[in-house]
Amino acid sequence: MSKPSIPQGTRDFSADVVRKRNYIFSTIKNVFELYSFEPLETPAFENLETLMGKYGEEGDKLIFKILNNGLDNPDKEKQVREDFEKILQGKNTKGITERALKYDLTIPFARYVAMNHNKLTMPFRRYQIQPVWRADRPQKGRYREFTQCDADVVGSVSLLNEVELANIYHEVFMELGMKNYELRINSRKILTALAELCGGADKMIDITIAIDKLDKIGLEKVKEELQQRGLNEEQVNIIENYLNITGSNEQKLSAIKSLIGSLETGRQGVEEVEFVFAQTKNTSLIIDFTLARGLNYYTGIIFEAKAPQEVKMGSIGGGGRYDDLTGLFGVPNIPGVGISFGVDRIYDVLEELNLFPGNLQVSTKALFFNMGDAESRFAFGIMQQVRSKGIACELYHEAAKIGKQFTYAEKKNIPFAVIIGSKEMEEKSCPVKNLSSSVQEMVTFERLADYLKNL
RNA sequence: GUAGCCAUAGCUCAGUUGGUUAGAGCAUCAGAUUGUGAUUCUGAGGGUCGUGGGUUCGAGCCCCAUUGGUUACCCCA
Repeated sequence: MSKPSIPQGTRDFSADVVRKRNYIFSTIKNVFELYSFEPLETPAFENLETLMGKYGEEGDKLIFKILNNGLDNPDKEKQVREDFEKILQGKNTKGITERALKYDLTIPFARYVAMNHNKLTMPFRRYQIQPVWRADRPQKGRYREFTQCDADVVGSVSLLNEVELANIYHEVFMELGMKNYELRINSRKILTALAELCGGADKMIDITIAIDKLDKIGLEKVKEELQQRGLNEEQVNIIENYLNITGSNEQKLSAIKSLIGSLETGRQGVEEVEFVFAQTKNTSLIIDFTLARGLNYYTGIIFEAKAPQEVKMGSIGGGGRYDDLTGLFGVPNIPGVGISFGVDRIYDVLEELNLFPGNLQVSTKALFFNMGDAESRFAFGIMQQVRSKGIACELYHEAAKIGKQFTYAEKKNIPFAVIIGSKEMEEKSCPVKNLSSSVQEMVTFERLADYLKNL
């Protein structure tokens, strides 16, 4: 038997990590609830066809597929072999795999809305906090199992939704103490207009993939990549002008108007960005026309939340508007907009910047020392009374040396020791010792619960 | 999918041009101290050097393969 292990890109979370993660979850959840979103949970796995083709070509490759059961059934051998041939040719077939782990929360949500749209009160605002899986090669800030926190509004075209979502980002990151986070915003329509301006609407994806890398590889390399992707010199020049738009948000807006304002799509896109920007002066929104985002279902405003620059984590959240996501599931004309928080990356950032509050690790308030058989039986009774008042405590499991019990309490971060031996049983009071200050006080059994509660 | 780096005690790591019985710190356990810990002192346990093969009189060290981890590319939270 080899050493036990867990699959690459997955993690066990020990108590202190779980507590820190829960702190992030509850911060996000509280803000979602405050903005009147309702919870939803969907299955860990979906029918493969629900997910395939929704995330672009690369995305499809990263979907974790689940092997069908019963493939070893001798009666089906011929069919299974034929189906496997299709797999070898890069095709999917229900004969081998028909279910897959979910890749994000947006598409399962769209599927849910498509199935239930006539029961839902529109606009429908839902939030969802669940793990997702990607068959990606793990590296810094990238896991194969990670948790997303999504909030989406469907059934409304109002840009007020975008404004609210931007505020949610701001509120969450402020509460987490991540003051220097960045929220970047753009509109897919502006990118579409740029492609039109270049005379190749079909080149939209090539253009966006290339310009999205601007801050990473620089202007020259972007131009090279554009040429490799088949754009001619004139087209590259147009894009260069576009990428050279810099300055304050206001300056960028006026520059983009003169460049693509003549096109209808461009004008719409600029208006959207301008509206959201005007309504979110309280947040630190950055207009960034190079922001593209990979998921190809976005049609309007797109968001990307980035970690403070000093941590080199990149994207810690993203989202945007999609006009017709449920159309993929046969229910057209339900527009929506949503955002996502990447908890695992946020965790890494908070850890690196030392932003977790210090009081997350205290759960058990007192350790009752075990001073012998009869003594511990008695102490157990006292402890139960204390517990019934809602105070978490623990009785040491055996009559060990007192020093050992102190060490145990210290390691488990238990702040107080309660010592009940034969003397205390007679006197009906016991010492309560503060382990960090070494200060100790005699407290009657009657007052014990209240005393601990007020510490 | 492509490429680089790494793998020695529970953890972090030393380990010389290939040379006898592979070390340290921390952690653990026991004792000094049987009702008051964190400092100190003493002692103990703990290793198939990731795995398999090869070169050599001799391999933790060199070579090949393999597995796992990690970082980067692609893509993404």
